[in-house]
Amino acid sequence: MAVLKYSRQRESIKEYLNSSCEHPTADTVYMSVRQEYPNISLGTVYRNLNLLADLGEAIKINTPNGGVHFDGRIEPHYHFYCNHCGNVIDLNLEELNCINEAAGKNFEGVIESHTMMFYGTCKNCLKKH
Amino acid sequence: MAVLKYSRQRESIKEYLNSSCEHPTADTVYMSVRQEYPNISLGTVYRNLNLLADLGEAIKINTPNGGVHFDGRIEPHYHFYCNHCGNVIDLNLEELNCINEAAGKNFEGVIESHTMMFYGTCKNCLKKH
DNA sequence: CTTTTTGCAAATCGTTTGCATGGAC
DNA sequence: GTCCATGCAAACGATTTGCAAAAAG
Repeated sequence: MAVLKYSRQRESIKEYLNSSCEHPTADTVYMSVRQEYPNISLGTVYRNLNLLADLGEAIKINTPNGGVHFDGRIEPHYHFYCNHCGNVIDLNLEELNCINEAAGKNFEGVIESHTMMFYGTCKNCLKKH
Repeated sequence: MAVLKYSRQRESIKEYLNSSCEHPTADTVYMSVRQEYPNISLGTVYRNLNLLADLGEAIKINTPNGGVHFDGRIEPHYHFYCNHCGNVIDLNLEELNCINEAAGKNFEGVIESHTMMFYGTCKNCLKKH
């Protein structure tokens, strides 16, 4: 890969990702960063989000409806997906590495990591019933 | 939802999904069912796979590269995704429902289920190194 | 005869890419 | 001056949809 050069757009994307506790989609990031850089293009947002994910400075989260969310919090943690509103919420469960070992017992391959996604109804959607 | 009518195409898709131990993509299903019904269209395959998933007779699996795989095995189980070849493999780990409870402890919402995806190198890809 | 399903093709949606221009170094 | 990043618009691939014809009930 080529040598990385500074760009204000990338910096702004990074900053938004780190400051926000949401798990924005590319489009949400676009909307937000556009307030600071009105000319930024969606392509640039995608390029940078993917770059950050490749560098390990962000995480891609696939949701069951096919949408992709991004997370600036890179230390391993789990997510909750609300079946009603589609939001992604952090779950404060310490990583259960023992799960990798348990899963690998009868498995002829190498397990390096795992992700877990929980489903249900979030706090807000509970109220609306 | 309207009343369901029989269709040979849907039956064939179901049968393929249940007999195969792969986790095919819509396109793989299409390729296979086309041998029996050469005129079947990809749209019909998608319609039926989604219908089966809605009825709970199949499961949709999202992989990190954005691809969607289908699984005819509906009893809860976990999956392994090979980072090298992209195949999805079943993991014979009994479902850890205690995980749902553990995760729900400090969480103000309702957790109904969870999925887990393991990542690493599969048996076949291990050989090729 | 009515309702569902199909095949086909066009439409859609999120994402990626090619290219000329602008900015970093 | 060189190389990387951007904005824009076009291209892309997977999936969905509208519609008229075929099949099921």
